[in-house]
Amino acid sequence: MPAREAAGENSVVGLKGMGVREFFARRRARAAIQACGDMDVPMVGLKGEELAVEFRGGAGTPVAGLEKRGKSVVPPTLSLFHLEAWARERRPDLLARLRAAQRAVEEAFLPHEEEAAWAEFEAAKAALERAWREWIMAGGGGGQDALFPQEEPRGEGAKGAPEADRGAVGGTAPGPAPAAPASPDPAGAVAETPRVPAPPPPGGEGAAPPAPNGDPGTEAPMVGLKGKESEAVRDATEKVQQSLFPPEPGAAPGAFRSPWEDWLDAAEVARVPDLAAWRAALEEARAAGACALDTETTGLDPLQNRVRLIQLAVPLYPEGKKRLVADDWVSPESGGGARVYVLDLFALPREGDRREALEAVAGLVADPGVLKVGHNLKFDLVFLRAGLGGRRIPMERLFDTMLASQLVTAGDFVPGGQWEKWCAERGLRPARNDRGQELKATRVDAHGHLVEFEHDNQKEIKPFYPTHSLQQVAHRHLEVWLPKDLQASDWRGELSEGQVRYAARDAAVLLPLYEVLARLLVLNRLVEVAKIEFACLPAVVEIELSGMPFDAPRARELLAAAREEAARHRGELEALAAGAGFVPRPKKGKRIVAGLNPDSSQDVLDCLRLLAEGEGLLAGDRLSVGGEEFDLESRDETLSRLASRLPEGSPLRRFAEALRAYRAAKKRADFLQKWLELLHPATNRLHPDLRQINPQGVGRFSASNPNLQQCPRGSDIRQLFRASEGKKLVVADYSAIEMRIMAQLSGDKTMREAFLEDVDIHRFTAGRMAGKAPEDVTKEERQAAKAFNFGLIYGMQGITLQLYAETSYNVKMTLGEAEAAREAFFRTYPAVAAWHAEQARKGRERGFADYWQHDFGQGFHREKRPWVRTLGGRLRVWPTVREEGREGPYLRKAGAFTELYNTPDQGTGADMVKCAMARLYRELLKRGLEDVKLVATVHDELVLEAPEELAEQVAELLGAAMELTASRFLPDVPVEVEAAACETWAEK
DNA sequence: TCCGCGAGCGCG
DNA sequence: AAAGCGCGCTCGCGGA
Repeated sequence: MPAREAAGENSVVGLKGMGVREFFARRRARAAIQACGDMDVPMVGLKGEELAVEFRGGAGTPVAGLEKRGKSVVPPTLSLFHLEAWARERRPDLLARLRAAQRAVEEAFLPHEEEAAWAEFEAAKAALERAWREWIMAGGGGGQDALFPQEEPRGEGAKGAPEADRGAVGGTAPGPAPAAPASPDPAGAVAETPRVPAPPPPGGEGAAPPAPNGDPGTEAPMVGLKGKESEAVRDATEKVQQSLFPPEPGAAPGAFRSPWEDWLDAAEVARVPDLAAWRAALEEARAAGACALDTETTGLDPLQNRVRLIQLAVPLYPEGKKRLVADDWVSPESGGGARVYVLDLFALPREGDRREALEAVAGLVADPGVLKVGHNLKFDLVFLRAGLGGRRIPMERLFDTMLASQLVTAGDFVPGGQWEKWCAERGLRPARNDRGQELKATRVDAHGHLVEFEHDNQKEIKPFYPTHSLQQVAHRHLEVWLPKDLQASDWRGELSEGQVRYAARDAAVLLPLYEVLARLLVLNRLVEVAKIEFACLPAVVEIELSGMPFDAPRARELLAAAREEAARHRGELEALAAGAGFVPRPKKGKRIVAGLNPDSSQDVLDCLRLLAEGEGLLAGDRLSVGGEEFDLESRDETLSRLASRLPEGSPLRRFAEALRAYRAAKKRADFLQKWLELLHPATNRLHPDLRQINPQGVGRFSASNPNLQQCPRGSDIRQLFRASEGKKLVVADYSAIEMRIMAQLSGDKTMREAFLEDVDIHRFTAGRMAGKAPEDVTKEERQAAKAFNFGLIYGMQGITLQLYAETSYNVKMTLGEAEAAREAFFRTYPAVAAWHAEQARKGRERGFADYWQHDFGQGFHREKRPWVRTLGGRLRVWPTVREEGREGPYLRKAGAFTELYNTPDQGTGADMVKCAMARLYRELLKRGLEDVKLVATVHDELVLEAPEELAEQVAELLGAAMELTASRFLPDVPVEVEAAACETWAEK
């Protein structure tokens, strides 16, 4: 029986005044918590100097591995060490199994994909834990031996609870042992055939609410201990601590210092004097099987700056081990370390040597026999490739700790509404900038270190996402602090000792980080998708380095025209406003301006109101035109509908139309201006930054500076992207890919057959819904169906559908018609409805699954979370929110339910494109097509630039790469790729 | 002057 | 019960 269902008040553990041993306290608490595999993971938090652990279930609840002490409970450790000690005499069989598994894991660890070894290790450990618990239950050893094996000093403090209390420990119900790496849906991994779980009948959705998570009466806020109770607990626990972890001599009391700081300080740093020594270092890395790479460059632009320093960290494993992180997964394994070779390219005597040194690095990067760990490897690889004259180089066995970190956080965030509380519980105080202003998304922890978040203020839920700079990731998992001031320092001139030290630390820290993140990938079943991400790095490097060809002179002409047009419409708007007697409201702290500013929504709304009033259309704070009501807002779709319902000469209509035209021209001008600003002086091309994984964890790329993914369609603007002299753009995209993916995800027979028969899916849908043959479908019906296809598969409702059909496809319908059409859609594709129901289940408590996290305080720990996966195995989880339901409070996912429908589909599309990019890169490399370059990726589209004479051949190659990749993800649905060789991007 | 917020809009 | 999703960029506005 889950402990939380037991009645009683909560048990609270406080370990106060741990000072320098704080992390040990956390570690012990975590070990105890993990021992309670049958409980819901309790909350552990740090409040100032106090460690507070709250267990749902109450003081009367027997909890394995916990001793009762007075009113509170002290968690003794149940570490692997203790388990092993216990098993030595009592269960040598299980111990042998564990040891064997451990060996297998250690040997298999470097090729990070060895999941099987991990599974066996977890299973062996679970078996041991189970046996231990049974033994405890049977009253074995009175509990004491199990907790403090012979090897440990058994001071008085370690004696633990009086005899009478020990029953609480022994009385634990065994419960199911913690399963071997439990994690969401193992079927999601690519290695296995993607399987969609059999969906429940559509009617099942929303039927019975999930069982409430525990008795609401037992819910208590996280508390630290105060007063007498805390004194008693502290004394007792101090003693336990002393006996288990005697203080190191010279440790400053009260000051916290992560053991990894010492580990980093102890890393050997070797300056590399010459090319021969560098080659020897690379050989050492090869022999180790894994290494970490980092570079410092003279600037941030690979096309204008150069690599200055290369740091190569080689692991020094402890005798007989293949790991640097200890079995508790937070502290360093004793006897382990790192050697960091620092090569200063500028110090090499000859220019030829620099080149040779880079070539040697390229050799390492190409070597599939050694794993290369880096943080944001894109940066280093772009410089490496540029440093080698832009030559395409093979890149194998990469492990990017930034991408790994982004993958394992998988869309997790803190909802804006819980932000302050969440921070307070963790002792995160607001940070201020140098002007004393409070920063919203940066906080300061107890040690004065900055914890940075990414805040998205555009979303309804105002999420705060974790960030993934090396500094943040190292702080999160190892609690080391890597100062940033040297990162931005000048790496061009004479280097200080501090700079070299800093550079070396950055590389060394990657080695333990890799181990922790690799395990997180394994536990969360993210290894396959991580392989996709790492494999597509070289293609990303290629895109950033190649850039898009851009016709700047023509762009300047268009910009002038767009500005002129915007000015014209602006004049018209100002005249209309003045004619209606519009006077702008004064803005605080701003100079008073006479006329209307069409960029100010305040001005625009005021003016709309005034004009409507003049025409007698104002009804309260809304507009009423021909019996139809409009919110007073100025979105384009509103203006469009408004204009279409007003008479030709109406000033309001003229204003709406002029505003729409002004905004369109302004937007074009903005794009053109931005692009011209960002045109690269060295290449005369546009080189956007690609972000491979975004905070929501869907998996699509995003681009910035500039974002060419939002380049306008259907105008002359795309024509500006014209292949350079003698070349062509080869453009290929997947057609209707999200519908095809939905057919695979849902397994809908009708939808699948439609694709098998290669019909026009929009026409087909329209025919099915109207009960007609596809050839009888009218143009309007097909247009409407197009709107349905893209909206309904993601959960769009009738009301939105009605609006969307009109504004996007110019199809007018009543709400009733829209709703009827929606129902007809799901009757046509019933499996899609069923799949929706299945996805929705995952947003409710009964559909939650284990999600593993890691930080220095708690080590590995898991929570039940709402989740979905793509067909590539990519995971997205959500935070939970407690919501009042009709039958009591229960947990559900934060944010919109429709995300559950969209993510597997959109994310699978991303998996496919990334795979195709990786595959294409290898193919181009293999064929030696050096003049063919990947230049853009836009969600379902890839763009290459190729010499004219090769264009047709390349189009075929590209199409094949994309199709082959897609068939791996969508075994049951055919995929169509349209590939063409064009002069400009506009021709597609 | 900087920061945060909100509206609005380009793409898939 | 209610519900398209995912991005980046620009501008105005108010507060410190």
